[in-house]
Amino acid sequence: MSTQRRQAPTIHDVAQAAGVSSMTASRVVNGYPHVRQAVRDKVEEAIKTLGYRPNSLARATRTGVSLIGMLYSNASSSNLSNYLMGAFRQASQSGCQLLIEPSQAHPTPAQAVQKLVDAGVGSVILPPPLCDDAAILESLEKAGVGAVSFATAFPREGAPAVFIDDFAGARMMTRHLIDLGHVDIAFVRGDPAHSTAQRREQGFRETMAQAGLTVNDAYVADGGFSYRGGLEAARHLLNLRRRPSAIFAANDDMAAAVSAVAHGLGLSIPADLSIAGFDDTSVATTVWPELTTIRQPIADMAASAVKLAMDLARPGGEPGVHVQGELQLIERASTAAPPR
Amino acid sequence: MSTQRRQAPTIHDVAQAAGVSSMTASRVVNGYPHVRQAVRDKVEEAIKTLGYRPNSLARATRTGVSLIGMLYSNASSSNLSNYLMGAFRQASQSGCQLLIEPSQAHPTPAQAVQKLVDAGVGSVILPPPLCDDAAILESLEKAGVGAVSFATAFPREGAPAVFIDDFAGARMMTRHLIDLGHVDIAFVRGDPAHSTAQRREQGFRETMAQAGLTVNDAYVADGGFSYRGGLEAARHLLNLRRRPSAIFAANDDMAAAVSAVAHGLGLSIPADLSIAGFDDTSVATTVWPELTTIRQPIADMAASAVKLAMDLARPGGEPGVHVQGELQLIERASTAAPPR
DNA sequence: TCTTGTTATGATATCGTTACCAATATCAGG
DNA sequence: CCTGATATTGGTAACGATATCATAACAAGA
Repeated sequence: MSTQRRQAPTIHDVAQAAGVSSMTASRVVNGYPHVRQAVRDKVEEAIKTLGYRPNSLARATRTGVSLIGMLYSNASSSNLSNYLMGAFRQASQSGCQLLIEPSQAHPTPAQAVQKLVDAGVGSVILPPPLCDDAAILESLEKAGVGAVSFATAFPREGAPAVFIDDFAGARMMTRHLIDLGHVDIAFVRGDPAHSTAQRREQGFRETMAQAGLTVNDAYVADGGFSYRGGLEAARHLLNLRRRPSAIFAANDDMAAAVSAVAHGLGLSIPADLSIAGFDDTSVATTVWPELTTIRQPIADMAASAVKLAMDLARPGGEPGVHVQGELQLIERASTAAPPR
Repeated sequence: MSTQRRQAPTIHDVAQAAGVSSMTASRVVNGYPHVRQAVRDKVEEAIKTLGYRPNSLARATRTGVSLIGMLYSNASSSNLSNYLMGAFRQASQSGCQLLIEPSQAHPTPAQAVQKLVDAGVGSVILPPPLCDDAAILESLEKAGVGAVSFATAFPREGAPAVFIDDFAGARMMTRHLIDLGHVDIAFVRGDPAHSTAQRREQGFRETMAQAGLTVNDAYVADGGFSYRGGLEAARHLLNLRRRPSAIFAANDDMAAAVSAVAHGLGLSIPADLSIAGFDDTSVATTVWPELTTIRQPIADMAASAVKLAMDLARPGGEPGVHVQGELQLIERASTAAPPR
C-alpha cells in the first residue's frame, strides 16, 4: 500500500540521469539541432527510463503564453465535442489557454467577439458563419487581433484558415450514389447563409451534370441545416409523384430527419430509399439504420486551428497558412442499390 | 493600425502601480487575509486600471501542476460537449492539465484506466458505468490514484463524487405528468447496468404509487438508453390495445425515438401523446416538438469534478466530498394534458 | 517598560522550463 | 601548427506566480 505520491520527473532528473546539462536535455526534447547523436540517444533513453513528460505549463511560462479565443455556435452541436477535444488537446500540448465563448449567448456575434478581445486574447478562432462575416473580421483587424477561419468554404487568400473541400465531399457522396445505380437523386440544401451549404450544393449539381443526370428543381429542397427543416424537406420530397430513390442531405441532422419521415411513411431503408448525410456527427450512428456520410476530421482541424492561432498571436508569426482536412466517405447501412 | 501587441500586465506591474510588493498584490488577488483594507483597495484599483488577469499557467507551476485523467464513454455523447466544456473551463482556471481518454477505444475499461495511470495522472474522473465498477476502483487504489465518481446514482461514502438525485428527477417528471392529468403513463427504462437507470425507474414507480396509480408491467419497456432501443420500446408501447397517454423515457435519446415512432403512427404530439425525456441534451431541442425534460447542470458538475480531482491529487487533499447538481424541469412542447 | 502575540508587509527562494550568451570542442584550409 | 568558422555544450537568468520565512508595526497584558 504505497500511499507515496511519486513526483513526476523533471528535465533536470533526465539531465542528471543522462549525465548532461538540463539545457542539452531540453534541446533533445525539443528536437533542436546541435546535439551529437550519441548524446541525443543517451538523453532519449533517460527520458524513456524515467518516463519523463515535459511540463507544458512550465514551458509556456518561459516561451510566452498566449490566450486564444474560441467561439462556438451550437448550431453544429453534434460536432462540438470533437471540436473541443481537438482544440484542448492541442492547447494543452502547446501550453496555451483557450477562452471559449458561445456566440449565441450574446445578442449579436460581434459582442461575443468583443468580449474575447476585451479579455485580452492574442487571436481568435471563428467557426461559420462568423468566419465569413466581413464586419467582424474588420473589427478584429482594428483591434489588432488575428483571426483563424474554421470550416469556411471560402478561405480568404493570405488569411489563416482551416477547412475542408465541401465541394469535393459532395462530389464523393453524389458519385457514390450514382455508382450504386441511382438516377433519381434528391438533395436537401443547408442554410444558404453558410458558405459550406453553397459549395455542397454545387458539388452535388456538377457531379450529377457530369454523369449526364438532370437535377429536377423539385428534387432540391431547403432544410436549413436543422432537423426540423429536414423534416419538412423530407415530407415534400417523399410525397412527390415520382419519389426519388435516394436523398442526399447536406448534413447528418437533416438526413436523420429524412430517415424519420421515411420510417413514418413505412418505407424501408435502404431497400426503398437510400439516405446519405454529411459530417459524420453522432446522430449518424444514433439513427437506425446508421447513415452513410462524409467524415471530416474535426478534432484534427480544431487542433490545427489552435496551432495557427498561436502562430498568429506570436510577434513573428507567419500568417496566411491554409490547412485542409481530409475527407472520407463512410459507408454505412443507409445506402444501397435502388429498388428495381 | 496599431500592430503593437500589448504585453499582458503581470502581478509585478500591478504591485508597482499600487506601490506594494508583488507578494501583497498576490495576496489580494487570492483573497488571503492579513492585508489592510486601504492597501487592498489600492491593489484592486491597479488591477482594474491595468486590466490584469492572473496567468494561471504560471500560477500552476508554483502551486504544483496536476495532470488529471478523464475518461468518457460516448454513450451519453450528446452530453459530452457540455461535460468537456465544464471540465476544460475549470482546468484552465485552476491551471491543471486534462488527459482525456475515450474508454471505448480500449478492449476493456480497465485498460483505459491503466493508460491514464501510466501517463502519470494524479487522479481520475470516472463517468458511469465505470464509477460503479469495483474492480476498477480497487486497481486505482492500488496504484495510489484517487478517483472522482461522476454522475453515479450511488455515491460511495467517503469517496469524492459529483452526481444528481436521479430519483428526485424522475419524481419531478412523473409528478408533472400526473399533474397534467395523465393516468396511463408508460416508462422506458435505461440500461440496468447504469446505476442511474435504476434510480430513475424507482423514482417513477414510487411517485406513481404515491399518487395511487398502478404501473402495469406492460407499461414499462426496456430501451437500454439508446435511440435504437427506444425505437423498439416505443413500438411495443404504442401498439398496446390500451395505449398510454404519456411516455416518460429515462433519457432524451429514447424519448426522441418515441417521438419518431409516434410520428410514424400518425400520432400528434402532444395532443395524442405526451413525451418526456431526461438529461436535456441537444436532441431534446433537435426533435420536433421539443422535449419536456429534466436538465442537469452537466458543465458545472464537470467543473466540480475537476476541482475535486485536483484536491484529491494534492498531498493534503481532503477526500470524501460530495457535490450534488441541481435539477430543473424544463417544460417544452412535448407534454400537455391527455386527450379526453 | 518589557514581554507576548497578532496583524501586515516585504525579501528571497523556488516551481520546471527555455532564452541567451559564453565556453569549449572540432574541423577545414592555409 | 595556427586561424577562423562552426558544432556542441553548459551556466545563468529569466518567465509569472506563490511558499516560506523574516521583519515591522501595533496592541494588550504583566
